[in-house]
Amino acid sequence: MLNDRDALIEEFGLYFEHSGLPRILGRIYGLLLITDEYSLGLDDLKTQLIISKASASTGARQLTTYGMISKVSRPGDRRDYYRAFPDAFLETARAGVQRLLELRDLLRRAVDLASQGSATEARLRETLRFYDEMELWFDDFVRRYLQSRIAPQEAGILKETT
Amino acid sequence: MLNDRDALIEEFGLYFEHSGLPRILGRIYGLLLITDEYSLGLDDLKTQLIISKASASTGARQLTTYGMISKVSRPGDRRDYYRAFPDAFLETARAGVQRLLELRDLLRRAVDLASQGSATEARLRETLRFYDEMELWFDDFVRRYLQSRIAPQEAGILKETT
DNA sequence: TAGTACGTTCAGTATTGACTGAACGACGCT
DNA sequence: AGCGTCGTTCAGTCAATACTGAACGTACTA
Repeated sequence: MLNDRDALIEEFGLYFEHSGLPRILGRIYGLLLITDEYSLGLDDLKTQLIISKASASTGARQLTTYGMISKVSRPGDRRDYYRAFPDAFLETARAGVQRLLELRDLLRRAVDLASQGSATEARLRETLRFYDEMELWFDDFVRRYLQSRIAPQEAGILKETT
Repeated sequence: MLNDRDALIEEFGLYFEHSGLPRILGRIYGLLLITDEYSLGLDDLKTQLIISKASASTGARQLTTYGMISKVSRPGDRRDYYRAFPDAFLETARAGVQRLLELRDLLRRAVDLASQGSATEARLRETLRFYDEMELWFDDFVRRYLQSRIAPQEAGILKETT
């Protein structure tokens, strides 16, 4: 049987897989997230996750390009270390919204194709409005969240005055 | 070369694929979205998208469970028809947020595993707060959006008074 | 200049899963 | 009851890709 730690790492893997990403990326991300170490090297990933060094290398690089982890270095050590990016969740949410907005571009083209004045056109336009509003609200949310993190004690005030 | 309509449908397929879903689901959804017909039957999907009837059947059902399209019926006709669900975009966004909240559950377990008072624990707790705030924000957004759609003329007033 | 310790790349494999064709079951009509 | 028209199911195939092992390039050290 797996201990709680390893079981949780596996579930991160499954979660990623369910999101259409390689399972191994979820395991790497999960490990980096829950480790007490400040950062881990490729060999740490290799041994703790029982994966090949090649997978550790490519996986870490991939997660880095996704903005979910970041490469860090240590003085007097030429090895690469990786660390769960503190704002990874924010980046993840941002990426999710961004993908929805790509869908909006497709909808724009759909509107152009729709017959003028048709019910379809009206429906698509309403959908476009939804995305536009969502974009505004999300930007607003991120802005407020970052403010509340920088100055938590003023968060309540900001919420009421803006 | 493909005409604009078919090209757009293919791009819906690619978009879905990029989101980790079967390409064929994107094509079905795209077609239902841009068609001028009120709804389309399985045979319409089959012939217009050049796919098997089995794929049309399973694909339509899958999209239905995702809440992106809905099955409709016509009087005097025992065939099934499908229609792009008007609130599909809302459902899509909701599903996306929901998946992020599943991730929050994993984070909760990670917090339990983290050493008390460690930097890791503090970081994870901050991440949890982000998700909590996002949940509130999204609920609020959906509520306001639905209000503005029901009574568009009052939207501006509502935004200022609430 | 060897030798060592890295990370990366790439061909090969093994697995997953999307999609199909064919058989099946359900339903309504005559 | 018999027949035609539906939608669904399921085994099988095919393509995509995650993952690995081994070879490679690079940089530091003695």
